[in-house]
Amino acid sequence: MVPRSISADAGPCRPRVEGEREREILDATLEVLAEVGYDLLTMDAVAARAKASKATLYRRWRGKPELVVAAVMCHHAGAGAVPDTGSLRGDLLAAYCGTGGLNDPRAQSVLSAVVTAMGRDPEFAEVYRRDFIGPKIAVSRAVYERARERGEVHPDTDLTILGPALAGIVLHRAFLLGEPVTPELVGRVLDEVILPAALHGPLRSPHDPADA
Amino acid sequence: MVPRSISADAGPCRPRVEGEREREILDATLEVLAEVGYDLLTMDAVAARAKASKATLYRRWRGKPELVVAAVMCHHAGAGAVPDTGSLRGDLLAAYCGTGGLNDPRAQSVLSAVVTAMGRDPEFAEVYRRDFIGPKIAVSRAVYERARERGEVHPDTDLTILGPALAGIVLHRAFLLGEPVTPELVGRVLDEVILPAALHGPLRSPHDPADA
Amino acid sequence: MVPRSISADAGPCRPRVEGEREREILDATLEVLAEVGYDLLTMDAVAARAKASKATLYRRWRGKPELVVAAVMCHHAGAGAVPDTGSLRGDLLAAYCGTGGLNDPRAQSVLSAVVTAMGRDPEFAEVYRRDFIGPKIAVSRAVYERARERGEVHPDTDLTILGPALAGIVLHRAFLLGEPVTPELVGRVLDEVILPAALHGPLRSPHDPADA
Amino acid sequence: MVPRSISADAGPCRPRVEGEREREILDATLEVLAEVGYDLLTMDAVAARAKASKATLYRRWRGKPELVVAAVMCHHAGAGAVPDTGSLRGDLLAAYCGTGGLNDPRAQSVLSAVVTAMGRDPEFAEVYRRDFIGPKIAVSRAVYERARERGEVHPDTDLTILGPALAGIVLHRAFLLGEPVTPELVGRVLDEVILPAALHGPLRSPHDPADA
DNA sequence: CAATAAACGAGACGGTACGTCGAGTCTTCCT
DNA sequence: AGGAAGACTCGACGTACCGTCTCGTTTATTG
Repeated sequence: MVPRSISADAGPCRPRVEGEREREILDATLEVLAEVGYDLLTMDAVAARAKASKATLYRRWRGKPELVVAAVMCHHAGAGAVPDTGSLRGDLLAAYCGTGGLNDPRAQSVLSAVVTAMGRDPEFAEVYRRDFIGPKIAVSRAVYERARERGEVHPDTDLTILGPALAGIVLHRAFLLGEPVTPELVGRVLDEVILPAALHGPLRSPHDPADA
Repeated sequence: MVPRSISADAGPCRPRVEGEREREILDATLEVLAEVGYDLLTMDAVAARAKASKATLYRRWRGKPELVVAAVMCHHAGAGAVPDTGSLRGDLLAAYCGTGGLNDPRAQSVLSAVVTAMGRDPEFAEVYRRDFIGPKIAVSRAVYERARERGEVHPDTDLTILGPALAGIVLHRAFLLGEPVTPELVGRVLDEVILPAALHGPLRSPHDPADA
Repeated sequence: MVPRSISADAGPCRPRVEGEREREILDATLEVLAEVGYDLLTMDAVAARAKASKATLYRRWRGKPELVVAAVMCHHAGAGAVPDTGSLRGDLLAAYCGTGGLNDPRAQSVLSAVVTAMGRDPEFAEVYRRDFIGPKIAVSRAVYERARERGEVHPDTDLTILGPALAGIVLHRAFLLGEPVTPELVGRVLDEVILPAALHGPLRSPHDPADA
Repeated sequence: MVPRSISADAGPCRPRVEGEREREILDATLEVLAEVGYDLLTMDAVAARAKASKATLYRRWRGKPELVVAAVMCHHAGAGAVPDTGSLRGDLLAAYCGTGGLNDPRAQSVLSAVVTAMGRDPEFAEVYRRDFIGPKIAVSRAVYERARERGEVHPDTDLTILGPALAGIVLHRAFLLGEPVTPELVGRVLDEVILPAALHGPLRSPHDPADA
């Protein structure tokens, strides 16, 4: 008898497909996360949902924050494609309102998890910044660089500052001001802040004491 | 005449000055918060530090997030003064790097508390937005309005968008990118994003379907 | 001197008849006791029922056990009348099945209170034995003495042993064996144990150095 | 190779021997009980003493009374041996003054626990009567039956009444009258009450309409 | 192809914080 | 002046969750 695998028998036992099982657990994590939110998510609940044992969870992940973030990162994997709509405005709108955008109802839970976990565990923070935020930043950077080549971004603009600005403004409005993230909102932020700043470039001699 | 005991010493037992005890508890909360951070702060520890009973804590606050945020709000009360340094750049730098700024080591803990609690409890979120964020926004708004009168902000600029932008960018860098909030960083954000956007105003006909 | 007293005006406010208020509180105690039992009786509940403050309760009684027992003793006051039905059997039946008998539904709660309190507080135990059990024993003793004069009790019988025996047997059946205390049961105990022992007297000098 | 366990090391961690750990907890319970008494015994103290968590205690027992009584029952298990000294007097003396007798200093605490718990929880009362009191009664019954065969107990005697009588009398003296349970006292109760009643049998047809 | 070692599901466990509740003390307010 | 009202400290309660552990089974690897 086949131990199991693809075949749709849904057999009672199917251990060790190495990455397959892991994916199932992460999916279960996302389900629970979506249902009750980060704070009320328990390892027991995830274990039960995934028909896994808690030992298995702790064997693979350090704890709840790591599990949750791994689930989210897994879910957002492949979201790193650069849109390229032909304009900076279109690219950024696409990047912030597409799949895995901030209007996902789970995003609130997930960002809470991330902020909390990062504050608690610097090592985790480093990993998360490297593996999740880093790629996002890189995508954003590529979009801006491309726009600069088209002349939409001023040559003097410091992209290490402007690049993450849109994310910061939008996340702030979403989480602290409580506004839903709609394409309209993102568009207004682009028109009012990001695009003017990109187009006109920084103020002359910024933060430099020696200027005229 | 003193209503209580002998000497007016405010001795070992001083119940019910109504707001006095509450302030002591909130101070104790801040002490514990500063020592161990939000996640490791326990209600028992606060009660012990304040020489209060847990019942008293729960009589006044709904739980740990509310207590912590109340403590922080109490501590930051009166931070609503408008700086007025004569320029928008100076005002904003003063507002974001002065007392209660983001470089406070407790800020990370507190923001975790706030984001978590807001995600969990919409009622709390509303109260927090009204009583804590609202005044901050108002102060910021006043600074921008004043700058607009001086000609530093374009007449067409939508301050509901630009106003909270600086906070968003800075908080994002602090909490997600892990950068310390220094006056230099705030200055660069001002020069690269906020001030250019304010000076030049929004792109023509933003978010308006009817344009050329 | 009494500040006031007797007059039956039942005026709106009549504090301090000294023993009057106390009686009201004890009545309230009995009401609560009957409703929820000893363990679930709280001082707050008694205070609320009696429209008294907890401070008043603690001013007069040491704590919950004392209050409850005082209430019971107050309620049973005057139950010390000797029945005198003409026979030992009738006297004892009357004594154990009359008012304040063991078939009172509150008796279980009260005895729990008493046993618990006596085990915890030797001082209370002494007071209770002196003021409540003592009189009961005295009444019982009088009944047996009277019966001895009628020839129903053997001259050699030690009433310090036989006197409390009936109470012990009946209470044991009620509380540990869980049987209801009916006149039939008491009658059977009398016929099977108490009366034969009383009639025939003790075994001849067992292990007793001095015997006839 | 053995993964662990079996080897007689009795190592630091030995969960799940099913009844072994339970016994340890019950022993710890008895220790605490003996030290501070029933009322001052706390679940936390037992947990600490047994190096168990409170959750474990509550997983196995419903609450404090059940735990305490289980501990006592466990401790007295096997005390059901019938003495057989050759005489009813000797048997009963042995039964009431031997191991687990009433002169155990813990007995007071334990009986308080039992009476309280029985009054509070009828289900517990039933279990306790069945599993603890029942066997005691059975032993007592056997002693009396054996004595009846030797002619020490009158054929008409109702052992359902006489059987539990000694326990009732002795417990009453111990708990309500506050006397220590000494062999002398038990002997006097036997000579004054139990043995005469057993020897002479019940009064002829008491309160029974149909008799000669 | 059996034997072995690893990984698994299940879930009990020790530990800790939670939020509630009652006891007993205290002060203030009211009459 | 003295009692009602009720807030307060203290501490036990019973629950929930975390992260670790052991148990017995199942799976993949090896001799």
